[in-house]
Amino acid sequence: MQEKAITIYDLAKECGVSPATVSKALNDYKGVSAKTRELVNETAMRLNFQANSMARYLNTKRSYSLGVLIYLGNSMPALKQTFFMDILESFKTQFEQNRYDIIILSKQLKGTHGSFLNHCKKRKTDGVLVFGDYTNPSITELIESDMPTVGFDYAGGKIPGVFSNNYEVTGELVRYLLSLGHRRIAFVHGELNFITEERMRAFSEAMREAGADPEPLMFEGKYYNVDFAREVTEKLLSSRERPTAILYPDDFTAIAAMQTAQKMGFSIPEDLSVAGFDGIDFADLVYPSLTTVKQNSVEIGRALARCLLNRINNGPSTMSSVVIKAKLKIGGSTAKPKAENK
Amino acid sequence: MQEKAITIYDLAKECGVSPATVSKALNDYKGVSAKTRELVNETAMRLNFQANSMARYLNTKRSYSLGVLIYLGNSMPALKQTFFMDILESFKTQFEQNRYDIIILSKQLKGTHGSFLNHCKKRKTDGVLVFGDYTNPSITELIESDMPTVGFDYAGGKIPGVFSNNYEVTGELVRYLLSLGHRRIAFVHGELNFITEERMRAFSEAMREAGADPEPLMFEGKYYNVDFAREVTEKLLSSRERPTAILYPDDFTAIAAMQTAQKMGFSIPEDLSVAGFDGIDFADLVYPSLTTVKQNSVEIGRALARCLLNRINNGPSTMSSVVIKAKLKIGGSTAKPKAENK
DNA sequence: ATATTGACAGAAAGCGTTTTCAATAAACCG
DNA sequence: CGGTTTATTGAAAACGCTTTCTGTCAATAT
Repeated sequence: MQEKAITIYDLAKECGVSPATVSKALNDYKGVSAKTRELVNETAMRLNFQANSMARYLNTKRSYSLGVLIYLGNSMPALKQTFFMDILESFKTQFEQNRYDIIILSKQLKGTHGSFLNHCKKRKTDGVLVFGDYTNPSITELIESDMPTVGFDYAGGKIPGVFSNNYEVTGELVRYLLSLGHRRIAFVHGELNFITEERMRAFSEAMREAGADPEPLMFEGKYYNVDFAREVTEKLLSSRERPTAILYPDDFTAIAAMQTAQKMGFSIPEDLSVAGFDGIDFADLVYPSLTTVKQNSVEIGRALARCLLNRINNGPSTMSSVVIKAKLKIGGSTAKPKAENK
Repeated sequence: MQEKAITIYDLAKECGVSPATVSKALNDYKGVSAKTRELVNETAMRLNFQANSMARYLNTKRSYSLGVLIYLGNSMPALKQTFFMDILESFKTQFEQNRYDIIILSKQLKGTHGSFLNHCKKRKTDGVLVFGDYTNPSITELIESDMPTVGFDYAGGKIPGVFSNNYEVTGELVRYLLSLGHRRIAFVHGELNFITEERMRAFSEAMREAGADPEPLMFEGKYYNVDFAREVTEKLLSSRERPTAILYPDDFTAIAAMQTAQKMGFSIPEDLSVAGFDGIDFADLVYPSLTTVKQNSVEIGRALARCLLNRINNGPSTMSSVVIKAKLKIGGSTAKPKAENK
């Protein structure tokens, strides 16, 4: 069906040397004369030779492929996570030079469909990048295995993790809102984990410092869960002592919440200030543009790539976390609260 | 570094049979007794054996991996194309059962970084799914090769293509706007290709049928190019005879254009109706929600998967196009034009 | 009882590389 | 010039699987 690919043997015959020599020439090994090296490379170019990466793996034990694993539960389509995709884009770019390729590992986890770790083993990935729910058993298994792995927003210490300085920048966001005059600020946060807790702590402390009581204004939400965000928003805005500003766990939910509020007749930012986290492209496209904590997806992707490459090449010794600075990005969705609301 | 993986030889020893028998047992071949088959499978399970897909490829010439290629020019990050990701998600799900995996092939095409086809050859993909610019030489090369390939929005006849019934549904959209009372409807369309032309034709005909002159109201835009969309929008809204409704080539640009209009002081849909194409999730999250042509990404992904699988298994004989029905989805961004604008 | 079939098992070759090791030729040294 | 090092090459094994082909043995037919 497929044209027969040309092999190292074809090259050898064409050049009048042995396959061994061809291999050495192509891989820039020592022990092959400049003349033959050039001949081989030139012939390889001429015949458009593409080394069989599978056969190569068998010897080298390096597949030059990486798995990426996005898992937020079976109901959350992996590839729709635009923020993760932004990071992945940067991650991928880093690895392009090193001839690594990326395999999408994410899948529905129903039945005994095989664990993520087994999937990696089968595909012989050199390493894995994980986004998602670190409490999931299949992800835990992976993290605890000897498969080189890095995680975004992971801080469990078993693998290198990269995350933003959530504590600082969340504080910055809250203080900014306070400085505008907001006092009743609600925080709809995501599922509890290290990142969420950092943000909650920052929120609490900033509010307390300003003399406001944060406790009644924290609400458990779910990352990227639009329905949930809408529900909470409706409830909050219907309550008698409604907040003048609401933070959401991510831009996705924040944008949905804006719509909900607007549908209810509130205008943004006059009647309600809204802010999100992440800083996806869409935050800039909606009206009013969303105030958000812009995480530096490019740097995060780079850091993840660096950590993983290091882990692959140098073994598990260097197991650090990297913190990337996020930036408060003020859009049109936040403003001084109206006098009557104060 | 990595724990040594267990092989078919380990299984053979453990079971007291030959490697050949193990292979046969695991692959459900004839010629192995029920007893040994069971023993082997049970032992494989117990030792958590994962067959080396690389070694397997060497014999079978089936890598069970597919490439996905998203290329819209070097300035457009591949993984940010949310609509494509929606389709890819569905495509991927289809192939999950068949133990196929997906490799991200998209990359920057600078210098002699190797063509897409060579990349496929190196990775031994069984097939490729293409999104993007079919005029690109590297994509053309791929399409004309013997690599099994399918394309979304491709209609060149060299590979199977899947696309929506753009002509019909665009007509529907335009007629809907006409029925609301709009007469000055502008169409900012994407780069010229089969799909764009279908839409333009539908627009022209619907407008002409209604007695409107479509010619001066067609504007060349670029798919997914937000800056461009903003620029055109500003120009259109500043003109004396400004349109009461504008269509954009996709939801991304439509949403950005809404913001631009709103920033200029127009309210939507009162002063301007806006519509997009694709039907991404975000179209539903903005305010007002976007009227759009919702392409059925799930069905599109399925059709692409079916075509590709067919092409892989049965060779290039069956080279058809599949048309998937899109649906007009009316949101809050379109309404009757204000009387003064009529 | 013998001949014939069929089911099962294993030996061995092959897939396309890399890598080790031995062999050869060339260069160097005293 | 003999002996020793050095550069270059290729033969062959190895990687982990599949697949063909041969052999064995029991079951069936004659």
